[in-house]
Amino acid sequence: MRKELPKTYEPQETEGKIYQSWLDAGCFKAAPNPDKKPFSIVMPPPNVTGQLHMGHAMDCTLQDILTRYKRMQGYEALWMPGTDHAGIATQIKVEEELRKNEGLTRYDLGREKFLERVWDWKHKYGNRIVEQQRKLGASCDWDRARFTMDEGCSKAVRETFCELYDKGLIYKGSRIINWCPHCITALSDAEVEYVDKPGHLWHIRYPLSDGSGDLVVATTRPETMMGDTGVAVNPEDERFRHLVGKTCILPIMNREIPIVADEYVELGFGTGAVKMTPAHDPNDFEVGLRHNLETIRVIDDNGTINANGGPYNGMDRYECRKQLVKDLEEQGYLVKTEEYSHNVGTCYRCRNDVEPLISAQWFVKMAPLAEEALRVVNDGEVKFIPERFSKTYTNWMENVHDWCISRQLWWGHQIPAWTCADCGHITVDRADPTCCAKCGSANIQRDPDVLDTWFSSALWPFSTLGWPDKTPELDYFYPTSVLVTGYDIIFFWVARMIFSGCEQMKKFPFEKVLIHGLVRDDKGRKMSKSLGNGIDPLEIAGKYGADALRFNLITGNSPGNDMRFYVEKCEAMRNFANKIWNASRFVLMNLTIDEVKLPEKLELEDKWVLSRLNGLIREVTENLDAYELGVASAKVYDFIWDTYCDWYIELTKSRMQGEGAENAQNVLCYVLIQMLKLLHPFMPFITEEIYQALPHVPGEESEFLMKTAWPVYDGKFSYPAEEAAMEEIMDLIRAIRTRRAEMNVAPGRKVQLTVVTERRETFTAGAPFFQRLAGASEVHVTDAAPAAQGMVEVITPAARAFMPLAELVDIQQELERIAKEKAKAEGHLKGIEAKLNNEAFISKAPEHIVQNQREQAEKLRALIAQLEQSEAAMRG
RNA sequence: GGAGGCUUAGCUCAGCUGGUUAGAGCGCAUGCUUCACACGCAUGAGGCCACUGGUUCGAGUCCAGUAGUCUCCACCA
Repeated sequence: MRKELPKTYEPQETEGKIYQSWLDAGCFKAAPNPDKKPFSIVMPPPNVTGQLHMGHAMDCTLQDILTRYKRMQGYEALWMPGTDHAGIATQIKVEEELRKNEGLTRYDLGREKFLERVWDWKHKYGNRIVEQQRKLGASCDWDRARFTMDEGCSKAVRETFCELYDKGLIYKGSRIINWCPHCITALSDAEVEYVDKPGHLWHIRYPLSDGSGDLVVATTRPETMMGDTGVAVNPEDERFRHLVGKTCILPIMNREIPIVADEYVELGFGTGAVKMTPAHDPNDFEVGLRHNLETIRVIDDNGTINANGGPYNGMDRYECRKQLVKDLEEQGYLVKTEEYSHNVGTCYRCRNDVEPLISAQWFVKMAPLAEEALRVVNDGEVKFIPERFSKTYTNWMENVHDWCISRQLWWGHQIPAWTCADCGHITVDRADPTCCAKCGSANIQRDPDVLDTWFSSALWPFSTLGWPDKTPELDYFYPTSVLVTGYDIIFFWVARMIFSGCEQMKKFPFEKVLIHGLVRDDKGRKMSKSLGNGIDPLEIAGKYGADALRFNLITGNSPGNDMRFYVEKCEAMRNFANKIWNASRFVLMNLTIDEVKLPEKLELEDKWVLSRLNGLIREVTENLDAYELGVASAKVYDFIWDTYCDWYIELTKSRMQGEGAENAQNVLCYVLIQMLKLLHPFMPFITEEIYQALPHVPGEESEFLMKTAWPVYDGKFSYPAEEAAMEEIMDLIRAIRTRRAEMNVAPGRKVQLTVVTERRETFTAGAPFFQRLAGASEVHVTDAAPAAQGMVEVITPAARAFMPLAELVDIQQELERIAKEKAKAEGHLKGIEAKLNNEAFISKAPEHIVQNQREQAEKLRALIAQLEQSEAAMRG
């Protein structure tokens, strides 16, 4: 079982092998288990078109850490994986391929054939990202992997649609929606990104019908004016009051349109008169409803002007804008042109300008759903971490508009609604109908549109567990424990899962929402394809190891904050992995034991390290429970490198030969195993690899580290006195090292050491440490100071140490140094004494703080006393 | 217009419910082939914790304001 470890850790050699062994042993599987408490996470399903990027890697790592941690704590831990069909993204991808390879469009193939192609594509490439997640160590129950368009999810979508429709929460209506003329589909509000773009504000003269003058309107989108069916002014506006009720002539089109008064027009902005285009502007649409204005659509689905556009029929919308402005100018209608920067809505997929237009679409009525979705967050049933994101959520949910769910695509869940050609009734059903539910006519046609991709993602926490069927999984794992995702998809997904869960399951979908930030490049820019500044996580994992990548993405970050990605930091984390590797190598090289058992007789340094470990266990567990993963990992890092490697291993070296060797081995192994456990969620591969090479603790024998029990704080390992004693020894070692370095004593030069102290027992026990770690040859511990002549002296609160280095001693310099140290200590002491003499501090501060200050003062006084003795001795 | 973040060592960032002599990584300086590791060891330099005021026995931490910076939401033609 034990093996020789190479000198440098090679992640490439071990990660794949270890992962496969976990898979083979079924370590990731989870199933309802009445003897255990459930813990569940559903993975945000990545797009099947997706390539793993740093954001995924971080998201994945966070979830894996939580899952592995809980699994080790004895929970039945399910991490549910899956992928998303990603309507627009996937369809566009396949269409592009089709065009490039065969010169065909989807219409050439027809719906059915085209969908076959998409499925082919999905089967071929859709699992790529899953493979990539595995490389990072994701401990998902892959056998349960789901796809948003698989049979079960489709059933859930159909059920939800029908239920909501029956309740009147889904309706079809003609509204102003966001339309992408490039993707040729409707979009939801969340799918529109507003970008500040430079533009113009054109002032156009609309003559009054009675010839008594004209009105000047200002617009940024003149190409919609053929659809104008009115001009609005503010009812309070004195300048126009007399015109309300009259009509004016729409230039170019020579159509007579009414002048109406409406509060919507803001006083003091623009010209005070606004052209009304109800078919192409949401506000105008509302005004139109109030004043019975006609709705004339002039822009077609593909962004060209339609027959209602008169002379511009067939022109592209921006072509038309140019021509129209020219025409207006020539005909004397253009009053002026201003430079004007404004926010333009763009499609979040293709970045083209979105065209607001009136269209018949399906909507989810949000107001009734938002109510419960707000309540569960406001009442704290669903908690955001960090808490501030609940405000982002509630702000959005309070102002949410109805959700446009129909998309003019083919790839997706087709809407289960059939319209009767004879009576116009819409039949919505769980099973495909053959005739109209109202008039019985067989002349019915299915709505060609599909649902927004997020409609199916919204059901993910319960559709993946088997809903709408009543399954044991659903019963056991729902609601899930925590959802992990970036702040950028709170609206798209988190919000919609919450109201969907509340509505369909009558129970929120998760208790906690752990929000993380974006991974940016080293200059703080968003990683993006167009900038070409993306860093491939797999490349990094290949070079430095998945463990190093994971550790980099977690350590020293706080939830919700963006981070910058530095390759150098990966290197540092790789070095850390190597450090553990070599520490383990050291332990293994000296090993003569077959199983690990803590000895009866513990040495001072053993108690010190066990006590420190015990504290670490408590802290790390607390941090993980509070989702402070970055703090937790940093503490494990410090303990392993500093406490264990730099100190404990060095301390044990003096007894690695001879009598105490076996005891030392046992403690070394014991602490190492505990550390590996604590580190395992963060660095699963290397910890597993090392664990399998080590002897184990009897009774806790497990083939896999990932299946061992998470360490628990244990009071019997609390040794405060030994911790303090050991710290005193370490203090003196550090002080001697510093003096030697200052005085340029060659590292190889061993020097006699006399330690003068009241704690003779402690420092006698520490003698071998001074020899090994402080360059001491012989060590004498005494309570009587030797003659100071010819001695270099080192002073700590607990001891004075003398080294015969006569040639390096300059009395004058020594006196100065002592005076300086004394002044510093006195200054510090003065501050503490001021506190301790403050009545208010003594009476109001908690006891342990006061006690702590007293101890510090004591320590400083001791130090000052030592310094004074030394000074006196030196003066003769 | 509304909401929220950030400002701590040369750089990038931690610092939980107020109590440390304010930390880490990288970088920098000096010295070390010490029998686990140079992907290493030891030692060191480097901080009015943006500014102003308040609460408190006590503020990097809480509150208010100021400045700089970033983000999200809404959106006026």
